[in-house]
Amino acid sequence: MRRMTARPANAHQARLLQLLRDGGPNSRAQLGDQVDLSRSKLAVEVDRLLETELVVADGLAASRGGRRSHNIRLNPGLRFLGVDIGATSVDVAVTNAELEILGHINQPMDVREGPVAVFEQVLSMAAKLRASGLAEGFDGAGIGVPGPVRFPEGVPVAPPIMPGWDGFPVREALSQELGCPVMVDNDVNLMALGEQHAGVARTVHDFLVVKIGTGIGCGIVVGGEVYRGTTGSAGDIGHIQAVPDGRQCACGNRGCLEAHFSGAALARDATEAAQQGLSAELASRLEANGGLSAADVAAAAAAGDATALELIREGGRSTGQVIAGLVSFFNPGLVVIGGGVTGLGHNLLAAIRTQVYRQSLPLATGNLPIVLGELGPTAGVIGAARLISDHLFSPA
Amino acid sequence: MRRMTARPANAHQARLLQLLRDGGPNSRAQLGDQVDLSRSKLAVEVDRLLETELVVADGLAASRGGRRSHNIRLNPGLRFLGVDIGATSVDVAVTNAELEILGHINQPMDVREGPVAVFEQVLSMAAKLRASGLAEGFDGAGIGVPGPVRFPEGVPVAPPIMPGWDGFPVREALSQELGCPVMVDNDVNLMALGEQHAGVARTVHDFLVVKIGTGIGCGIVVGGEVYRGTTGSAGDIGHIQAVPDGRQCACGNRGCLEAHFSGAALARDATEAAQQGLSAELASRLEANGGLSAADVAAAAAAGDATALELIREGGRSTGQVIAGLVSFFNPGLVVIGGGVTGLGHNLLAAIRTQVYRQSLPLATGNLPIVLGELGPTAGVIGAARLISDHLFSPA
DNA sequence: CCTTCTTTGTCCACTCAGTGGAGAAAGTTC
DNA sequence: GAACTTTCTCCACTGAGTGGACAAAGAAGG
Repeated sequence: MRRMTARPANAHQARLLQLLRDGGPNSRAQLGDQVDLSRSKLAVEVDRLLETELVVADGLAASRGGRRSHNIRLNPGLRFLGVDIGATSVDVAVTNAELEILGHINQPMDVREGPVAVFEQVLSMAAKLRASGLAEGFDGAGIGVPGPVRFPEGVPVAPPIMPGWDGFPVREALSQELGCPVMVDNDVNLMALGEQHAGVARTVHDFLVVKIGTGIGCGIVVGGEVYRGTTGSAGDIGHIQAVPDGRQCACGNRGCLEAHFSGAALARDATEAAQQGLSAELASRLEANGGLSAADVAAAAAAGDATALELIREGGRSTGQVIAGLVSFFNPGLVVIGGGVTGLGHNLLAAIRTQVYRQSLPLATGNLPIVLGELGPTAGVIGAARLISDHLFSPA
Repeated sequence: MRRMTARPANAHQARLLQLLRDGGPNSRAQLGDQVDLSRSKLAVEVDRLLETELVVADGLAASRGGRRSHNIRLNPGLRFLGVDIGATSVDVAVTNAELEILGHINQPMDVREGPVAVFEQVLSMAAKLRASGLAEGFDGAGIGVPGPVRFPEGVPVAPPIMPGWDGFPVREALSQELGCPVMVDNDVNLMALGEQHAGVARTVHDFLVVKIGTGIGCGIVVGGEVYRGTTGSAGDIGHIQAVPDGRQCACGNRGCLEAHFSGAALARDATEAAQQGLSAELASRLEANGGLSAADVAAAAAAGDATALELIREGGRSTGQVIAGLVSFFNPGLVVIGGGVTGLGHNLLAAIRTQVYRQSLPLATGNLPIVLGELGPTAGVIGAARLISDHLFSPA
């Protein structure tokens, strides 16, 4: 299939495309209800969109009584590629223009192997998805990387956990390889976009998404838009001090949140506890697998292991401590907890909630939900697709 | 003089008014350079503004070679009232439409006396300014109060240091008394607006203003707009934990920033030190005045008193500790320190800077100026005038 | 001093987005 | 089958905005 290159010619068309993306197929009349344009003008703009083949006619709409109306929908052949590069694995997914996931692959991988090796793998995963008949090509791609990004250029800047990526022209390189427009962002920001598009944050305008994976990061949404900060490092909360004079952190300081609680820190603490004979449960898992991960701790806690539970609670306390500060400062309408450690589930959530509700003032916490993300591992790729679709569905 | 009631009829007129406010008198041609409208259209809109008397013709403009052109300026009879209600004093000022301060009064006062008593005083101060011939009436007023505000309604919500104000319809009451439109906001937000309009933050889009007065608060500006949070309590950083298991705070927790450093805390610590005989300098001042304030500590430090210096340094460390967290999270392009304690000057600033630069990551601090506010006690009233002018100079 | 060039302001015909009413087509309801 | 609704199309009309022509009023240069 020939790839779409058209872009909406004006704000009306952009608005219509976004409505069709978020609300699915609609009749002209239904679109008119949402868009505050005269029927005549609407018809003109829809006709122009039909000419560009960005949207197509699609059978009859459900009758609301009266003359039957034809549905309009985004071209069902449009395909977006969502890529979520984590510290230790990659997610690649194909979506249609309505951002529904048509296919999704996850593979372990180490970002530290550098951009060239990683992109080779990403491209082969994309090729696999294409080969399985889900897409003949891509109309756009969104990429998430685990570090700060200079957003307009799509270039990672000084990423601590991914040396070798600093300044690598991710956007340009991938755009060339894939032959389609590409947008690059921090993985946490994409998770926020994902939860906003299809998850728990659909109705909230100002919220935070705290992602606890190998590291810890925070996505900030202000007025419905992702806030990235002056140099693209906004939300970098892993190195906020959670425990004064606490553990030595790789960044050179002591007591950073990330040093006390994250996938990596949790695994290390669990291993230590097992070796010290504090937990038979953890020790047996350590012996069985030759190592421990956050998932092992979750399983041990679920089995009632007191040490594992205490590790989770302690981590929740540290995290809650930091989040409490952010809540006082930012006064969000919602806090979403996500990332690899969501397997720790409600034990973690309860510890965080306790700490936040205790430490922040009632005006900020009064009506503040703190919840787990709804989308799990798909949040990132959905957010990536959303990122590129926002770009393509806006006036050129 | 008859008060102006007109509002710009469209976005073009609003834009023109804002240009004239921020750039002073301008010829039609100069306006045309900034506004991307055809000369014809511009002339039409300017003529309409002249009809409303919001702007007036004002002599000849400086020649740029060619036919001489007439200047356009905002009506010089327009007057805004800026009111900044602090915990222990009130500032009231009159400005013209270009937000230049024409008269400014400061009076001590205790907010805890409640809204009725305070407004009586504010109104009498406004009357005094009017009587001195600076204004015959006001075209709009901006009010800052030291606590969270539900912004759209202009009503304080659950303000900790001003009991009796909760839910008081400040905006409506003052609008009735003054007979002009009124907008209400948190005093720290107004300080941020002031520094943005006429101070150090003129060219920055994302920045923080930390006001250290009787309490501690933070103004947040995102993309040039003040961010107020979901319930209007954004920036309420006084109760973020700065010292674990630290001092008991009035809010019920321990170690809040405000309990360790603020005008009130500093005065208390200084008194304690004087009584314990740690500082002859402070002790003599205590005896002379019967009490100590932040200004006394500043003076003692300037005189070389080691105890006073250490108090300031210690406070700067606590504050810097919290600001470091905010910088990591928010990645601002500028941090402004202001409020009553700016008298502490560079000793304080140095302590804050040291702490922030040490604790936050290089990407966030790399090019981050941390500076004192430029406007001092006028920042609040200028911000107040700016608030109401933004409201009045936008399409109705 | 006069010519030439530039800047500024005014006028006017023209374009184009957008409106809203009339009417046709195609349903539902009773 | 009559009456009412909903949807879609057509079309004359409005009004914002453009850009070119022209006039007015200065500066620069010989």
